[in-house]
Amino acid sequence: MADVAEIADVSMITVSRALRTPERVAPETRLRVEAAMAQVGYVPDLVAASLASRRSRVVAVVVPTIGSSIFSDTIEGMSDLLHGRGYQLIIGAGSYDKEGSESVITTLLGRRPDGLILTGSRHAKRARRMIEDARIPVVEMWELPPKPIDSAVGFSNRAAVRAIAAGLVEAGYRNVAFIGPSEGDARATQRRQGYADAMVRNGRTPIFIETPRPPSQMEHGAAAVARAAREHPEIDAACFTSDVLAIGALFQCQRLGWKVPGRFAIAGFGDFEIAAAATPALTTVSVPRYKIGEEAARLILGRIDGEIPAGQAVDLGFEVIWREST
Amino acid sequence: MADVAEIADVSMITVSRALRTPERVAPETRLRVEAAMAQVGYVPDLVAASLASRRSRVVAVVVPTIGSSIFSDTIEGMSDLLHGRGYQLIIGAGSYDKEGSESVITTLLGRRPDGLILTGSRHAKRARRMIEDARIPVVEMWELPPKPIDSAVGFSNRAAVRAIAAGLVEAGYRNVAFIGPSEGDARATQRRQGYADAMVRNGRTPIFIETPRPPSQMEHGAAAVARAAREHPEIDAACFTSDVLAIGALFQCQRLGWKVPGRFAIAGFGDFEIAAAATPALTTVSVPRYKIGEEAARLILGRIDGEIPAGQAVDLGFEVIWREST
DNA sequence: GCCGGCGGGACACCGCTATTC
DNA sequence: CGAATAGCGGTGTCCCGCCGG
Repeated sequence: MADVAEIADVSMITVSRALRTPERVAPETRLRVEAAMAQVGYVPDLVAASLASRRSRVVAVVVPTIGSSIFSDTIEGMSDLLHGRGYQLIIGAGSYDKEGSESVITTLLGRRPDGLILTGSRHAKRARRMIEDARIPVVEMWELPPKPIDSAVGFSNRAAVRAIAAGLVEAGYRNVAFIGPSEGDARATQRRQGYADAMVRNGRTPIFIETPRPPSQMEHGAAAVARAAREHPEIDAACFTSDVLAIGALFQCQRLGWKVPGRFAIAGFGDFEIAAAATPALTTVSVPRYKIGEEAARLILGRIDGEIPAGQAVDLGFEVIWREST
Repeated sequence: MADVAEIADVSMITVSRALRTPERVAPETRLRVEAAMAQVGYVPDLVAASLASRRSRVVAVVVPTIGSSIFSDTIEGMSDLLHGRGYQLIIGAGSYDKEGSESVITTLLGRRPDGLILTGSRHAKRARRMIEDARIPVVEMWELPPKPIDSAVGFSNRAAVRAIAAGLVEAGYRNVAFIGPSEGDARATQRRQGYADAMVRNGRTPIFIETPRPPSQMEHGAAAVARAAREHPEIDAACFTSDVLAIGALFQCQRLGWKVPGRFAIAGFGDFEIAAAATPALTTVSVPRYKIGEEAARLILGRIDGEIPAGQAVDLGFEVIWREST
């Protein structure tokens, strides 16, 4: 920066301002500075800038896993919006169990992010204390927590599955099962409750078939159908916690020669690309994966800039999409 | 840190050492310091540490897109290894066209990463200059560039498709087409060349069916098959540049009532989860998505620590997996 | 009493920006 | 609009004091 200043024949402070508040520098001066920056190939040191200004222009996000497309879509939404506003993302992969595990949070907070986005609302006690001590805006996403730390964006996983399960009953299916993991993911648990709600309301007995803990794989879905065939031949429809499981189940039905629907109706969750593309196309719950990311980013920026008060909870809703598989 | 030092009755420098080089601090002192850190909930400021030490323990990575599972698997591989070694990842999403576009690189380098991982080897001229000026280790991945900037890890996209296309010819298919985007992705272009290689060697005329530019979607694959049915009814097999296209095509064949294989054999690329799960299971090229990330991380750390010399190029290879769809 | 090694301390400075003028 | 001063929160470097041999 000193080099740039000398070439442009101004002081370092002016170079700094040409970068951060260009409207406060005379146009002619600014041009000289910009030319000098281009000449020496100056790349401003954001680390030093962060330290001096106490603003890092970094947002930290914790997700259960980066690999699965659920969260990579959400991250893309955040990233698209954040980059446009000059922010960068640092990502921590918490395990599915102890959401936002402690060490992940510590390292993330060590980078002094201006805001923190968390998946879910079940945080370890010590983690929660560190988060509060950090005194930065927080957004919890993918659920609507009863008592949010700060802001939240998501939808009701429970209501979503309640709706699709109720729809299955109304459509005349007699024995509707629920297929998904029983632990390891708070949102999957909420979905299970939604299913139970619908069964109880209709005076049915819930039938649960468990799959291994997340991340769910197609073969888990296939295996679950195989088990259903042996142990619960009366089942004629099922709600899955994920399209991934549902698609695995669909292929398994093809292998068994089961008609979908007819012998076995399938309802997924997520509305991934494959749901619409499959034959038969998959009935599922469409959830705003990308939009959750965008909205989380919008919220966190608003909180950082003080334009949005704490305590906002945004319900982005869901939509049950009836297709051919039910 | 000053607080911690006072409580532990040592100087700040000792606190710093207890964190960074604990073996150089007397065990008893170290315990006092650690207790003090726990007591006040001290979270070290990595920004200040980076500035002072000129080591950020950050690795920057540029990928065409975060959303697609190709790269999110790779990122997961990098992330898993890097976090274990105390490094953090910052991700930039370059557009597919101008890989590693300039502004992305600038912001990333502004964070003063200790290393840089790039997808592909086609970089804009100005970007390349900035990368060289940064004087940090670089790893290019997902290809084996003829003239790498520093290190590289990947496999030959061209050889991979050459192999699967040749296999199709050997298997007796008379009119093997290539279906994929014609531009927008250097690796897709290399795959196209591999197909052309195989056709030329066998004295066949290449048949290309183009799909929209990446990221590829299932419906692009479905549309391509629909077009093939009209314009090239002689085609009895096709190589796709991606399993995503191939699966879309598979579903389209089911809709058309085409037997797969028989009327239309399908070969994908990537060996995604769905390839093995589909009915019929998909013949495809298995590529080490996760391992590329791991290896890129291993290389970059080795280069940072000076344990690995510049110029290493690691070929992770590929494997053609023959399943039921061909 | 001198030497080498180890634990711990002081000072300057990393590159940039808030503040005041 | 531009300049000077004073840090932001740590760590490299050099140094000292202490110990046993």
